Amino acid sequence: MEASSMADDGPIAEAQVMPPEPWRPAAELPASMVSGGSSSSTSTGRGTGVAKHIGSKSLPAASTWVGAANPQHNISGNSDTGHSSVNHTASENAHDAAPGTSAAHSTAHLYVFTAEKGGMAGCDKELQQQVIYELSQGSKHLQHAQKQDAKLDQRIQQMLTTVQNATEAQRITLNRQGDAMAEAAETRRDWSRWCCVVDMDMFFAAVEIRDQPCLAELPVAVGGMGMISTANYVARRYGVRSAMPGFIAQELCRRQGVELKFVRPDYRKYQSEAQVIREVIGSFGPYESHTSDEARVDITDRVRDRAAKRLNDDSSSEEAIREAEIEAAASLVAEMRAQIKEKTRGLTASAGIAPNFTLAKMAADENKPDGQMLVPRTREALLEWLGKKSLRKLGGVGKVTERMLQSLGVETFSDVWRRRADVILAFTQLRSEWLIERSLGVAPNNLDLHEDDEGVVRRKSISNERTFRDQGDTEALFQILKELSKELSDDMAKESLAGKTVTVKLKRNTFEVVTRAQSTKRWISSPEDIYEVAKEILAKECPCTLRLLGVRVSAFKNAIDATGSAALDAKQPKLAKFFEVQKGQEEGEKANASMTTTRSTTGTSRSSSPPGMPTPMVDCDVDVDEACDGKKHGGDQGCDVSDLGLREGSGIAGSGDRPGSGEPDAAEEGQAAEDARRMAIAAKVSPLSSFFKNAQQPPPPPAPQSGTNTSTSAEHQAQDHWTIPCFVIEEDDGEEALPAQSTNEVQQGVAVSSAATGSSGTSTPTPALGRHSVASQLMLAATSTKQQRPRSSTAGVDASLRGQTASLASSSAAKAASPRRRSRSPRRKPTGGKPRDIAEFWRGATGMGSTARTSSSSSTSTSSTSASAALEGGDRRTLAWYEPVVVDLC
DNA sequence: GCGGATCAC
DNA sequence: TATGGTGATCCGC
Ligand SMILES: Nc1ccn([C@H]2C[C@H](O)[C@@H](COP(=O)(O)OP(=O)(O)OP(=O)(O)O)O2)c(=O)n1
Ligand SMILES: [Mg+2]
Repeated sequence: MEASSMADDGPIAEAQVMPPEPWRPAAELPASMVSGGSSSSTSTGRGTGVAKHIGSKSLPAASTWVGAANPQHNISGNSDTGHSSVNHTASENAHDAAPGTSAAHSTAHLYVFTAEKGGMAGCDKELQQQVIYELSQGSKHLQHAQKQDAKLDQRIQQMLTTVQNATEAQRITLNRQGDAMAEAAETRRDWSRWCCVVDMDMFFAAVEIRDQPCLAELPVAVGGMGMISTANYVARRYGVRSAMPGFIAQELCRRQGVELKFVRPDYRKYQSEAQVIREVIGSFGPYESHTSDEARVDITDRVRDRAAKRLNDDSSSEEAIREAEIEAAASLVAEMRAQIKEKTRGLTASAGIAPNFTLAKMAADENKPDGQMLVPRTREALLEWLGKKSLRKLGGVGKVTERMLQSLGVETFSDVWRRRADVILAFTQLRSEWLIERSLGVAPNNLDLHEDDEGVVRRKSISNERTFRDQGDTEALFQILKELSKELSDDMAKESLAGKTVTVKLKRNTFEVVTRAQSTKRWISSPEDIYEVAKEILAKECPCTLRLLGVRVSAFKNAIDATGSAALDAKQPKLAKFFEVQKGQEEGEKANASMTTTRSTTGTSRSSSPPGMPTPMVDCDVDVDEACDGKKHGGDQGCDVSDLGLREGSGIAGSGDRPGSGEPDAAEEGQAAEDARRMAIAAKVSPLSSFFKNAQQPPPPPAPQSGTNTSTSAEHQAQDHWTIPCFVIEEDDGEEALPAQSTNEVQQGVAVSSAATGSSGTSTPTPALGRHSVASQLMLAATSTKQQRPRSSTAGVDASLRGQTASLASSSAAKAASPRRRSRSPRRKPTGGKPRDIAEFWRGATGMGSTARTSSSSSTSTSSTSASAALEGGDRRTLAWYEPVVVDLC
């Protein structure tokens, strides 16, 4: 709570540092940042920025009234909803949820479904809280949720402490760093593409209702008493949400005088509908579909064609062209949705059109039931629209991240830049950069279309887990484990998978989740081999009473390289064999890819998802039947690394300089020199480079991370320059620690990461919050500057909390490439069991579109490192210092 | 490489 | 009575 107060009027004199000013009217910004066209140099288009919603069911009209003057280019299918736009008191959550109902209020926030992206507008929150409270009272689940929540609170408190300890001088530097990040993001802004995200409305429920029309007007939930997958809009009015336990939803409805109808899910049905939908979408351009109810399509070509025909004039002004393209895009998408509805016999879809997929996804949710929206095509209008939105709407920002940001006083997109210093202090560098970039509306605009590489494994893991009634009998548990292993092996066989790592997941009756992994030297795939390893793992945990068991296999043979290159084994069997032998001699494994790795790629983009988040994998083609769908969207990404540049120079004086444009030359050169120097230092310092398996990936260093604790001596008065030390972490005994990471840990000072790696395709994850944020690094650096060089800093706390989830996807490219393979493997089998169906369902979707388009951006390289400094954690390592970098503050 | 955490659908 | 399943990334060891 106090954090916010402190954040409120930041101690920092924002006036002093005012570089980019991302949220300032376009007119005051360099043209390069404003204009749209990729090639154009342009003017600040004025009326073109209007958001275009196409609303309404009247399809024909849509393309018609897309008049330039008419801001209504968007379609809104839902008539009643007062909609967000009107009153932005959006931040209605947290705050207004006054503790009206005493105790009840203290439990609702523990659940995901109460903090959904969609929000609970229009619902009786009090009642919902009351019901949740009453029905959860005394349950093991609630106890666990509260425990987790306490941990989160502690984590946030610690974060706030760190933020509060920052000095003004440090904040000035941090703001500058944030400005640099924003500048880098502007560099990647690209208006050349027309990205579209199509998302079916209440998908599962829509399919069920279509097949059972009598349910249309009733509150319907797909799922069971235990868990609900989704609900129709009628039920949502009563507060029913995805991931909500069925019995709670039922009670919720009952108390409001209605009866909730439950429908069991039929995954195969949804799967086949998804195929129909993909076919329609595929006719509008290359696409990628990670989940059965959502797809990303690049309609650029179609948009340009249509716009050109309408203009029918070679010399149209840029503004006229843009306007024509806007109309073309809106009408095309309206047609696409109409076709989907027709082919699926009534299922409606919502869509978003934007210069990148992240924004398109948000736009798709904007006019949700049966509507669409086109986000403004000028920077100014775009930011005006985006700035007011809650960050929770950004894919990758979930319940936890939202809370952390909230505690910093950051709730909307525009808040990010305003409080960039706090953001950088609280999150890791990767995450901070991601956040800042997204807050400006910049994100990847390319699809990850892949050829249907035969024999190359794209997925990183495959698993099978099941929840059951509390079971404390060891024999029974082993029996379950055996079944899971067998089923998993069968699933693996379908894709010819073999892996080296087996992970057992277990959830105790207290809901506490634990995972234990063990790697083998050989690739394994048989039920016996998997079970043998799993059994050994579970044995160490017994006796115990569990409610869930799961088995996962990863570190696959023929896994695709992080950079996208196919695995050696698959492409060059003989050579692979040779290495296999060599390898065998030295050590067990060195598995491949699995780790992290940043995938650099081309361009601009980075991932659309936040670091740490899911990235879809594009997988395969439809035909093979396999393909999984995963979840999240993705983008691509590459995490990239940061560049370290200390580019402070220009900015400081601040004056009129602004962002983006800056003089590239000088800056760039200096940067290059800087990088080179750092590289040299890094090389010298970290001899060992392979501790972790992927230690030595040539290109970009992996992600940065840990650090030392910041003992920070809070004080430190302003000064005219900063001396930022470069260091390498060492173990207590003087030995170099974690070689692989050492490289990354070589510190730099104010780093701005630059570019990035973008990758081609899929999405990327979001970094989690960091405990070891850039801030800490900076603080550490600052502290040491004072000469004290903490020889060893201990740190503090512990706990870490982070994680993520994701999924797979499918795209369109392959289809064209490899026509027929479909027949070769029969689409899924008839099985009908229950739980297993889900696995089949998720693994099965996918589709790709047509030709692959390589994204156009150029990629930057990046080198960098970032630093470290742990805020917490009992890190007992110490630092070795190298020549410091001096930054003039002016 | 391991384990916990977060997110998405 | 009763709170899912699959997959991925990040971070810090
Ligand atoms: N926690 C979740 C979330 C979703 N789903 C399933 C059911 C949904 O129908 C489908 C698509 O998810 P969406 O988030 O797109 O939700 P809906 O399509 O149901 O509704 P909306 O109209 O908001 O898109 O995925 C699920 O099983 N479990
Ligand atoms: Mg949907």
